[in-house]
Amino acid sequence: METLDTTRDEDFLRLDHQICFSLHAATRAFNGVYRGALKELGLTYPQYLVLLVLWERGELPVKRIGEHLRLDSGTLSPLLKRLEAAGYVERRRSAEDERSVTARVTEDGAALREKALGVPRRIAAATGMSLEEIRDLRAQLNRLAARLDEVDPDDLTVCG
Amino acid sequence: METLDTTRDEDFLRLDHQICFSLHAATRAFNGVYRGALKELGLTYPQYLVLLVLWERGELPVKRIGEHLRLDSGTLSPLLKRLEAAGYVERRRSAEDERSVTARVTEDGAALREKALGVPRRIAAATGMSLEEIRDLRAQLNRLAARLDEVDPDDLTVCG
DNA sequence: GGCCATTCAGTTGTGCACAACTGAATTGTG
DNA sequence: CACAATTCAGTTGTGCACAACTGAATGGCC
Repeated sequence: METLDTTRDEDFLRLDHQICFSLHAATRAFNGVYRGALKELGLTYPQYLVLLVLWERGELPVKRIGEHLRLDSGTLSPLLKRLEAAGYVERRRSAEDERSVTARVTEDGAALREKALGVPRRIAAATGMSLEEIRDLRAQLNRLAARLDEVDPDDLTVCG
Repeated sequence: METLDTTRDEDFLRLDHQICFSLHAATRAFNGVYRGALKELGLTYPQYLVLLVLWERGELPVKRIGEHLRLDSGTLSPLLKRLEAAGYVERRRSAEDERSVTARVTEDGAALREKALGVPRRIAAATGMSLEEIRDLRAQLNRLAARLDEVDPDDLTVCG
């Protein structure tokens, strides 16, 4: 039987054996589909994700948004600035903790939610998958991401 | 029963219902793990993918590399230049078709393959998945990406 | 042969991801 | 209280992804 231990290094190197590549390709394919669906809203896909969080949770510090989306301030700061420039988001320094900046949607941002309501259904339809299949795949991916996030970097170097 | 048709738009908008986000997060988690594993080789993950293709297929036009990796010249041209600057790849204009530029690994690039042999196994181990699970997930993702790549952009707009 | 559409690689501009860093605010500890 | 460590948003620099474009080479068609 073919197992992790009996498979040769050579076989592992084949492109079509790389799950990371399938993941990468599927993500980019999704990105393309979202690009089309979000075009009329004037949003990029990461901007849409940030709005999903703010629509769902209300006003949040940048830090919390980053925890929900697994993104840091280096990505979120300019992204939020662009959302602010577009008039969908307001930012202000927290009164309780002056280090913290919170973001919340403006009226325009809230109105955008109505226009976004139809997006996920069209995306889901585009996948050609049932809700159950989607849920299963999502659960698999979440488990995978959780495990990968826990990996000790030292386990990856040649010398161990 | 909950189906695509009976689920409300509101429910679709929940972040934790978005498969694209799980995909996005898993991809970025993978990227982080690869970053650690490829650090000692001085490669980024996309550069590693390009080398996988060249190791496996030999000399290829930019166009063909892009077909294997679903990338266009806008991404590949600068990436190949960096690989060339690092001494791992040579580029030259094709004699048969002067529009085409082919890339192939140098001796250093071929030598790098030996150092890369252990990478996929360590990555696979980091996923905590069996080869069978990996194969299944990969197949699911490939089907998903193929369907998404076929989507007609007009099916995604509000007016249909 | 002459002309036009197509096919290439490459460039430019925008945006995301992330490491490394800065500087201000806060917290913990003696 | 004082001061060191931590936490936070933001900046900078590098690299990838991709749309839109340029310009050269090619191929089809009359």
